[in-house]
Amino acid sequence: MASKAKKLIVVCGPTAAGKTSVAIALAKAFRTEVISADSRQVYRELPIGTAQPTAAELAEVPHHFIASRSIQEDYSAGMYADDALALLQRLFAQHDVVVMCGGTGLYIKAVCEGLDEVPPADPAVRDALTAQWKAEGLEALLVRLQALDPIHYARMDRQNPQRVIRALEVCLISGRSFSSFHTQLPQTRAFETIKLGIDVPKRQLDARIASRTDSMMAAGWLNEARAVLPYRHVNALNTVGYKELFDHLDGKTTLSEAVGFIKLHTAQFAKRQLTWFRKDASVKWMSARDAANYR
RNA sequence: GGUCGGGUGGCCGAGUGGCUAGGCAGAGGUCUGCAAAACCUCGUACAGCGGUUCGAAUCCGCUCUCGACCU
Repeated sequence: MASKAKKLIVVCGPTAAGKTSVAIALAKAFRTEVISADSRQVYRELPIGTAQPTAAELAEVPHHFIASRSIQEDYSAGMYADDALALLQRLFAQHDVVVMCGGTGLYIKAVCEGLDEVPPADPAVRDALTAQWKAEGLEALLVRLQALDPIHYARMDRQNPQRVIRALEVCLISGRSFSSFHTQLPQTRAFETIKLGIDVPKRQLDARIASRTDSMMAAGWLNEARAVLPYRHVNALNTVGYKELFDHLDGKTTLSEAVGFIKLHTAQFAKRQLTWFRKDASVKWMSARDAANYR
């Protein structure tokens, strides 16, 4: 494939690896902008807890999809892909290079490789299915799914409620099987993608996570969590850190216990991110030391 | 010195003779609209040494060790 004139440089890797500063340095070098691919930094109510770029960092280079939504809105990979692709089209009209920065693997995949044209979630249908799941158990949903989409039923992870519900949801709102939407055809993009992963040794990453967590607490994270407590059941707050802080506000844990759990759960999250990015053969890895040279 | 009660996998913790609790941590992994989410796989440990028994983490003895109390 001939290389394309427009390039999207994706800076990815686990949380706390130092993606933000690398992305900013790259954007400055190419006199371009940064678009975030982070499913939680999009929420404006969560600047501290999601480690959004600071005001100073945001002032260095234009950023997109940072604090652009409210936790009260539903947001998803599909919506993000639509938003990002539309924005990219505009940005590439003015720049040859655009920098994407984020740790949400699915969001990056949705933009770079694309998702099939599957109907988006319908809250009413999803709520009904969720209710049935809770009332009758997963088995009841599996029976329905097996009837509506035996192909997907046979190959999917049948123990994962979220996946079962989504598959069934698509069948119900489209009148077609979920698997019939899966074309397997790669989507074409008008730009070339270059993925850079930042690799930090586990021990070092855990240490960075711990100290960053302490900084976030010092910056007023607990107050941020308290302010958002009334919305604790929205998906945006099913997020590492807030759950632990809510437990503390409920009196279930001491503050230091909560902070300890946050560090632990953040490290576990980082590991899952690594699992995702490691299997992506198109990622070119750079060490934290190399990354530091970008600053 | 004596009496009593404990010693179970990295941690917590069930289990009083046979049918490998469980949880947490850790490791690996899955992934087409909830993805900082959701889910999957992986651990035969019972302080030590003897003994009883077809069979012991479970019973007996001794040793070590922790704790409480007594002198």
